[in-house]
Amino acid sequence: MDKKYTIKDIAKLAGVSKGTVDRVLHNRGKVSPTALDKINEVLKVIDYQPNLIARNLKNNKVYHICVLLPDPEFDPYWLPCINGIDDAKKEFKAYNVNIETHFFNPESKKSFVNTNQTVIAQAPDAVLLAPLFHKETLEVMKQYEELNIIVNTFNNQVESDVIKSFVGQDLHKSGRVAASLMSLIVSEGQIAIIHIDESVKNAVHMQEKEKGFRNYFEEKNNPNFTINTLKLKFSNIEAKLEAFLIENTNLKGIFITTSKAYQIASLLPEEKCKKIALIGYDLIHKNITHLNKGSIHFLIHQNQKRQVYLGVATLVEHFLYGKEIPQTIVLPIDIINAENASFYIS
Amino acid sequence: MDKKYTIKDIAKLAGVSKGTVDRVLHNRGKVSPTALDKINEVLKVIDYQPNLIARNLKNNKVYHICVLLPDPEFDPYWLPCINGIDDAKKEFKAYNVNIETHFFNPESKKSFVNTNQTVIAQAPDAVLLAPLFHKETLEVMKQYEELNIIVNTFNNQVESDVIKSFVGQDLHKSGRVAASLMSLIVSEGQIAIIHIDESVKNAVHMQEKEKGFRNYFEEKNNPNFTINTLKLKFSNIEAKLEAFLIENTNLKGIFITTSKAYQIASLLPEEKCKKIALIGYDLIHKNITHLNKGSIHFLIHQNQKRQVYLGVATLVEHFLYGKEIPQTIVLPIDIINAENASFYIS
DNA sequence: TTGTAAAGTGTGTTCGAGCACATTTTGTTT
DNA sequence: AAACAAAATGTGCTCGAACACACTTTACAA
Repeated sequence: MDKKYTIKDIAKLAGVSKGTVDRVLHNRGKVSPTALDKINEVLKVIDYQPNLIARNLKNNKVYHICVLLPDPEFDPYWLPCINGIDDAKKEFKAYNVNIETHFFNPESKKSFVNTNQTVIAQAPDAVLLAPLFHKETLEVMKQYEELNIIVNTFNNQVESDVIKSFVGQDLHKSGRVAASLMSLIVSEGQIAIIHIDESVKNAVHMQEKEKGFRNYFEEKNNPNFTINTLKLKFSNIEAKLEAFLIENTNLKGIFITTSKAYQIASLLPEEKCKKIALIGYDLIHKNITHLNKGSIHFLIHQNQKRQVYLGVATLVEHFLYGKEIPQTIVLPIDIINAENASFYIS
Repeated sequence: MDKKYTIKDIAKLAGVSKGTVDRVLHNRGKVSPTALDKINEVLKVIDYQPNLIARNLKNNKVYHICVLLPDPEFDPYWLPCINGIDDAKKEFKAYNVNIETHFFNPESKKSFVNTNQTVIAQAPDAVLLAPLFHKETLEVMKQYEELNIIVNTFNNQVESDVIKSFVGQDLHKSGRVAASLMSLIVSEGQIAIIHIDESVKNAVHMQEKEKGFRNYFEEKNNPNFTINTLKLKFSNIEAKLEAFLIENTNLKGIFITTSKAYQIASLLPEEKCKKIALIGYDLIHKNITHLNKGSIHFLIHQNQKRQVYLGVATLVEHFLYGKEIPQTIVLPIDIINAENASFYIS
């Protein structure tokens, strides 16, 4: 009933040889109309699924995939990606796939370009890339295109015909999700959006989140709220935050657009900590600690690990099974609090 | 560098034939200590990964897997499961796997047993089962064991040595998650836990959720709250709910332990709807509508689709690649509100 | 009608693991 | 030293798809 048909079966049913069936299936070589009809007749009746196992056995090329991402030493945000890559490596290690990780310095465009050059020199079959720098990304794309190297991206979107796929989140929506949670905890007063980041590379990210956040409150059109934006850099966090708190005594909530919510949480004076709602990003250890203490209310999970895993898995499945590469994979915006956090940490 | 070694390579390196290598790898037949040493020496140096593709080509048995679950006609809760099965079918259709779905009536123990009998008569290689009825499940387990049919379960846990795996959620924790969200929206007053279900089959489910919910508030030990439990059945929902609302004017929040939150939402009078926080389960269409209208605040996603998908995928990968079947897979408790719901609906 | 190129078709090998079976080596007994 | 069983080892086939190559048939010009 659910028997798997082979090329041999088709050949027998059509009264031809497997070679002819093969030519029909792959539109190669010459086949007489008579044979073509007979084979098509058979193919119409049965549901032929080529045995991928056998196909792959033959095509035993080793596929070479490079993953390019910022060195987690510079920013722990990228740490979960390593796990995602490891997961993919583990899952596919028995197949002819070779996955290689390359780090670049997220503060340096030059490092980004150089790492890409190293990878290009290796001439892999595909690349999964965190395209942090827009202009530089477009430049290296030209080279990837010339060498017919498939390029997938994750984390942030860059428009280019060369890029086959993007895996990531809708940042605008993620700002809205943060806002919806904030409006649940805080009913009136002042809300601050804080951008903390050492470099400018995340500027677009942070802006999109801010836009989404503000958009939500604009829609609500509640006059009881005022929203301010504060930009902090490593060197001035403490002083600037203190000044801000003194100036804004009616502060009820803070939305931190990066994974640095823990820094704010640990700088807030004890008595304010309980009163001010904090919402941030990413399940890094320090954030989880504050989440459990109650000094951070919600975290939004950006699931970098899964982003990279899916980016790699998509490529492997494309090579191994000829699956199509989806143009975009949008990951859900997971809402995390102290109660469900444990399920997402890995 | 990352070259894939084959048995032939090992044989050559050890100076023996592939037959001998094969015997060492599988501890079968007789091998001289000399040969064993030589081969082990080689195996120590290289990282041999048998080519799963080739292995499977030989073992081209068609594996037969049956999925048993309640008919979604009786309860739309089970509808997403169909998608999960379809996903698995799609993913594995090119392999020698035959996945068959069998429905039973969730209100009838007899139907449950009968469906199991039908499946047993087919003698599949494995079964994925929603073990709604405890006693009956244990009974059919005996038969599955005798026939060496692998049994995986999902949705609810039943303790049995025969059952190899369970995929589901931690219901106690899920109650706690609901409570944590409730305590965020409601700061004092009365909270109701409502169980709505036509049958008793979900009793354990609902109880676990209630326990978790109460447990959270007990820990908080906040005297401003009172929590009541209300059990409703299809026939008496409207009248009983109305009476309850009249009796309890200070009602601030309702936790519905089943997917029927929409029923409560649509029965609440307009003026109360805005004031009373509703938290329920499952992303079924009617719940989503209320979520978007604002009459339901949060839904907890039980991800039935993924439960079934993982249950099936685990089995297929076990048969095809010899992967171990994990004893339990606990899915995360996804918090859903109007802003992030769209990402989870499929 | 034969020659010959083109068109059409079939055969046989490959991939790596697994396993049956054939063959060789070893060890023991007479 | 021969005989022979037991132990050890090697050979060769299988799985299904892919493809090279050899072979057969057709078509048409000489």
